[in-house]
Amino acid sequence: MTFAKFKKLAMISMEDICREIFNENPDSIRIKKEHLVVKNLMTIFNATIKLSNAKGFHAMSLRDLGRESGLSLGCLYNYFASKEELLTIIQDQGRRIVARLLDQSVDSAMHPKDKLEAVIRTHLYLSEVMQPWFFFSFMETRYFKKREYEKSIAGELKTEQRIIDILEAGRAQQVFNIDQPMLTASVTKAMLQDWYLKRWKFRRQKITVENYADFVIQFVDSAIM
Amino acid sequence: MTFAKFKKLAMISMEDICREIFNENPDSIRIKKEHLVVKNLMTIFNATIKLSNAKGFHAMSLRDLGRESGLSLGCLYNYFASKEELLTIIQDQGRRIVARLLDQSVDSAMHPKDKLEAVIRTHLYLSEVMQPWFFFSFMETRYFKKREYEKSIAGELKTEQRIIDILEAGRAQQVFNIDQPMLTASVTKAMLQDWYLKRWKFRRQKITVENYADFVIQFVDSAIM
DNA sequence: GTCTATACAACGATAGAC
DNA sequence: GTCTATCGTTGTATAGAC
Repeated sequence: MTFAKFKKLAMISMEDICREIFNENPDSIRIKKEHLVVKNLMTIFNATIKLSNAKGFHAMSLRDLGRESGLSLGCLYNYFASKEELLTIIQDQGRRIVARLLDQSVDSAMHPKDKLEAVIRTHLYLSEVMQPWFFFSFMETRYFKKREYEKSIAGELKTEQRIIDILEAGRAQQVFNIDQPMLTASVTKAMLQDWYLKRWKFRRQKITVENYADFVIQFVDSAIM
Repeated sequence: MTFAKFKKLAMISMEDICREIFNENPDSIRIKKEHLVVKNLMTIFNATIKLSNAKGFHAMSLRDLGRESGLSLGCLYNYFASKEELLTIIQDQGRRIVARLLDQSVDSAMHPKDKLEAVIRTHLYLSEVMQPWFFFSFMETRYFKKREYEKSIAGELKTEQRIIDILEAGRAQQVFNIDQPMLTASVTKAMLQDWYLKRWKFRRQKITVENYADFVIQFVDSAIM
């Protein structure tokens, strides 16, 4: 799939999931009109991630958030019960869309080499479309309270396990030549992470997400074939 | 070099650099007895990094730091002029020791393949000995004010340039087969970073720093030879 | 050198007017 | 539904006792 096509798919998923959140949290969200909630929630999420990525979630005050989102401090509290909970729903939304799109992509390929390419390419495209969320998630996870922390780590390990499974299947079919599938998956994931962690570097060097995807796929292939 | 031997070397450098900091900052450090300053500075640095890595530098209050280091809030201000400055001297100390030990190691190898192995192994050993500092530096850099931010980025690019130079020299001597030295260096660095960013994962899998170094060296070699 | 006490600003959260 | 006003708490930093 090209990146352009992927982008449209992801955007639709985001609004959908915002609507799901509204329906699942009738206790915290005190506003009743759906169109208003979806619109303001999207604004609040984007503003939160923007400010958090600039100064950190903890350092972002709700007064800052009010200014950035155009809502008053008091009004914000109609959309979430506490600053802590705001974080939880942002994390839930992001994890849900990542899992959904990654599953779709990997399942559509059959052979290990294609599956490996699919997981690498899709993860990179995902982290390009949702770079602010990926960055936010990576940087803030360590501050999460136990429950939220564990969900975040579990999501990460699940992604890694997906790669391990593909590598082991490929080894069993004698497509890949690998001694240590876990470490191989680990360094592959490190390369994927670098795309959203060091975006300034790749921008500066004018590397597109498609360039980078091609390179990583070729690099991993030459190491394990 | 084995990790055990490397560790001793690094420890000596740390105290040395603490002494250098004392001599270079007579304005901020109001205490005059060297042995006291070196002792308390080391305590303050370690406590700062420990607390910051747990809750973030910004969220760490100086009351917390006083409790952790065993000094009163007022007393801390005899060792640095502001919280901001505390961060600066910690960064300076870390960067200095990294640059010193990395230079030593890379310069002692002659052939590109040995140099590549040296930079990978030394960086991993360094980030094992100084894991808290590396983690701190990676996580906090984005909050630094302009001057400090630029120094941090420059240090990072310098490390990456070291790898690029080795790869290009190896390509010129037809030892390595590489299309894109910059991207190759970039993903190599991503693998090095993962060692100090995801330590919990490697601990859980009982991977030692020597295991990981051997693996990364072999993985990169198979991709570029 | 190290302590306690305190000044002043900014935080998350809530109540009640509009 | 959104606003302003305000509560109690906690932050950095300093002054002056010991």
